[in-house]
Formats: sequence, C-alpha cells, structure tokens
Amino acid sequence: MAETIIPKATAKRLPLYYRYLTFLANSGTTKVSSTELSEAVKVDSATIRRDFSYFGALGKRGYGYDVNDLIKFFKKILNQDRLTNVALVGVGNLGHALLNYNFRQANNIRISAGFDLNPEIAGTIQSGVPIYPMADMVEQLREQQIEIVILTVPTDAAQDITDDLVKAGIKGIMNFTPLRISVPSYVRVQNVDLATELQTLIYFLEHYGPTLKDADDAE
Amino acid sequence: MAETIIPKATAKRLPLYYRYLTFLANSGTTKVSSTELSEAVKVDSATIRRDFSYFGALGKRGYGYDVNDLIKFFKKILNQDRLTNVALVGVGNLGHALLNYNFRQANNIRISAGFDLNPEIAGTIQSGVPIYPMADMVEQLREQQIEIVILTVPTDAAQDITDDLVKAGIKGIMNFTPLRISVPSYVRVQNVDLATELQTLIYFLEHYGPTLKDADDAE
DNA sequence: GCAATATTGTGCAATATTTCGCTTTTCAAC
DNA sequence: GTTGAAAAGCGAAATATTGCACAATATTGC
Repeated sequence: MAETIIPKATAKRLPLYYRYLTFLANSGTTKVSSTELSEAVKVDSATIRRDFSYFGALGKRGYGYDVNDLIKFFKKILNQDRLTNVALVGVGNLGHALLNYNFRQANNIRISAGFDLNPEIAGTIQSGVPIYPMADMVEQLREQQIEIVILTVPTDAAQDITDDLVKAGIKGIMNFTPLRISVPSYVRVQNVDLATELQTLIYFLEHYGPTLKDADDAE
Repeated sequence: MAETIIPKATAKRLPLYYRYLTFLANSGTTKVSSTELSEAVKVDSATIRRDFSYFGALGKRGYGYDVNDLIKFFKKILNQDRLTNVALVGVGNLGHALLNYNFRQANNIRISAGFDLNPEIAGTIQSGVPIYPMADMVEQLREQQIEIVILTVPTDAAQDITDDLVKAGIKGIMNFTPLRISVPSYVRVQNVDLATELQTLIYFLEHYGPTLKDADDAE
C-alpha cells in the first residue's frame, strides 16, 4: 500500500525485530545498536540497518536506535495497534494447541471463532473460543468480517474448504496442511509445513557441513 | 555430504516434491512432467527442472520423469529409507499436538522420546511415546543416540535447555520458541515461529497488492 | 523409419538479497 | 568548544535465486 515497497525478505523479519524490541522495552532498555540487535535475533547487523533504512532514517549515527521510537513505528506498520481477529478452521490436535497458543499477548491477534465438522465440539466453547459447525462457516466468516484463517483440517478436505473460504471473502490463509492449495491471486497463503521443515533440517544435517548459516524459518 | 552442493532454496523444496511424488505413485501414476508437478506444488516448472538437474539428468526429454525412479532417488537423498528418531523437548499444548502429528507415515520420522518438567506427565506414556523427566534428558538423549529434537518449551527456559541439548550431542533443533537460540556452529537450528508467520501474513495483506507470488513457508 | 510433438536440460539475463566498506553524523569526555 | 569513538546510512559489489527461451532429444503415430 503505497510505502516504498519493502523487500519480502525484510518484511519477514519485521515481526522478529518487533518482538525483541518489546522485550528490550520491558526490561527498561531505551537504546539499542544494530550490533546488539544482531546478536539477539541472529541477523547480520548490516542487514538490520538496511531493513530499517527502507522506512527512513530511524536511528541516530553514533548513537543507535531509540527503542521506544522503533516500537512506536513498527507497531503501526505491523498492525499491532489494533486487534486482528482470525478464525481457526479445523479444531483437531493442532487446532487445539493453537487455541491455547498466546498469539494475543505478543501480537495482538485473537482467534475469535473456530469451525469443525465434529458434532462433539461444534457448538461448544474451547479455550474461550466458540466453535461453530463447518456448515455455518461461510456465513459466520462473512458476518464476523474475518479475513484471515488458520487452516488445520485433514489434507483431503483442504481444497474444498479453501474454496469455501474464498467464497466467504477470506484474504489470507495460514495453511498447516501439506497440500499446496489453489487460491485466486488476491488471496495470500502462508504455508507452514511441519513435516517438510523437519525433513529439511534432516537434509541439511546430512548434506551440508557445519557452520552453514541460514536454513531458517519455514520459508 | 560431498554431492555437488545443492542450493539451500532447492534443498527446502525437495521434501515437497517427494511428498507429491509419493502421492502420485499411490494413485498409480507412473510418469510426470515438470509442468504437472509445477501445478501441484506451485513452483515454476523451470525451477523444478533446474532443481532436479542438480542431481543429474533424471528425466527423459520429450517424455517427462518416471515417478518411481524419482521416488527411489529422493528417498535416499532425503534419508527416508531409514527411520529417523527425534525427541520432543517440552510436552505442553503444542508438544502434545506434535506427538499426534503423523510424521512417521509421510516421512519416516518418529518421535521416540519426550521430556518435560511437569511431574504429572514425566514418567507416563503419551500417544505411545515415553515421557522422561527433564533431569534425565541429557542422559537419555545420549543413550538413545538422538541427534535431532523438537523444542517446544517456555521461552524463558529455551536457552538453558538448548545448552543442555548441545551438551547431549544434539545436531539439529527444530525451534518452536520465539527465542533465537544460540548454538555452536555445528548445530543447526530450524526456527518455526508461528506468531511471526501469522504476523508476516497480516503484513503482506496490508502492504502488498494482490497477485504477489511467494511469501511462502516459514521461511 | 519419418514427421510431429512433447518435454527436458541449461545458458543467460533478470531479479532479489546480502554484505562490504566507507562517509557522515552524533554523542561523550575533556 | 574540540576531539575521539561509536554507529547509522548507503553506494556498490558479491552472492543467490528465479525464470525465459531455446536447442537437444525422446516418444508417438503414421
């Protein structure tokens, strides 16, 4: 949306910076240098300076960055200044774990509705979140104006349910199924494929020497 | 070790290819083209061909790739021809979900031991996996010669426990905590940071127009 | 066996990302 | 003030990755 268009690689690191900055603020630290930040988040200090510089000159030469200034700035950029509601589609093992995962505290994100086929939990409240039957999904998502969902359904059902999500006007899907779902271009999918990540880790261990850097995040 | 050194980006896609290939094999398909694969895994066909070509000429021009040949080949490359044991450190909400996550079926990976501080579950068997008290961790990991762990402990404890893991001779850590843990260079860390990923998704939705491609995996 | 077709493998250009190294600015101490 | 040290900002080089476009080659149908 109009800013100077940030590289994707940078965008992925912003939440990481943000979290560490809030940690610093909570422990009373008021200034930080790219070098200190680098040690904490394991990103090269030049990369951090470059990342920040996309947003303008946020620091002071010879001094560093003011922690509270950065937080104030990134809070807005990252939408942390307002609560984001998301839905959980599929309340199985992983779904339950995510219900209890504290997205809210660190990130101002709330799972405000769940959906599941299982009649034993549809209609109940799990970890404070109302679970609706799958049949009501499109209607509820529209009504509650939810634009982002976490998809943790069986792989077989993933594409069909995704199609419904699209009908319901969803804009973003965090996809925990191993299926690479098909969506229209205006819908964004973030794949989190646990088995693949573990597999990748094993591959790196077997085939790359030590000291190889990155390998990082899902991604 | 020693092969022609594959780009990291390629290595991360291998498990994805492998999974879809096994799916094809199970449904009786014997040949596949890079174009078909491309549609299923949402990776450009030229990228797929390039990825495969790092391993030699695996396909036949004018024909495509033989599914079973590819599977046989990648099975070895990806260590899927033998069972890999991993440990789960921290058996809370997410840990429990991972115990039930079927790594084994698709990936020949087994969680063969769990560790937790909580005396209520230490000493029990959860989802078929024995859970040991944290105090026995180093000893057990050594004894069972486990080299890879999944770390799902509270953030506060993450670095201390990581230090113990290193002492126990661990080589790879799949880190679900938001802390970027410090490890010696011979230990590889794969970060899976759920809140950050969700945050990134939200950022992309707010700041990038539609149709932007990637954004992908944890990564 | 030949022509038409399909599809790989890859040189190369385009794009994306990281990192070096230096200039500039700011701060702190005297 | 003046000076020295610290550290951002940034041009430009280095590195990594992707994707185009096409020649090479296999397959299929006649």
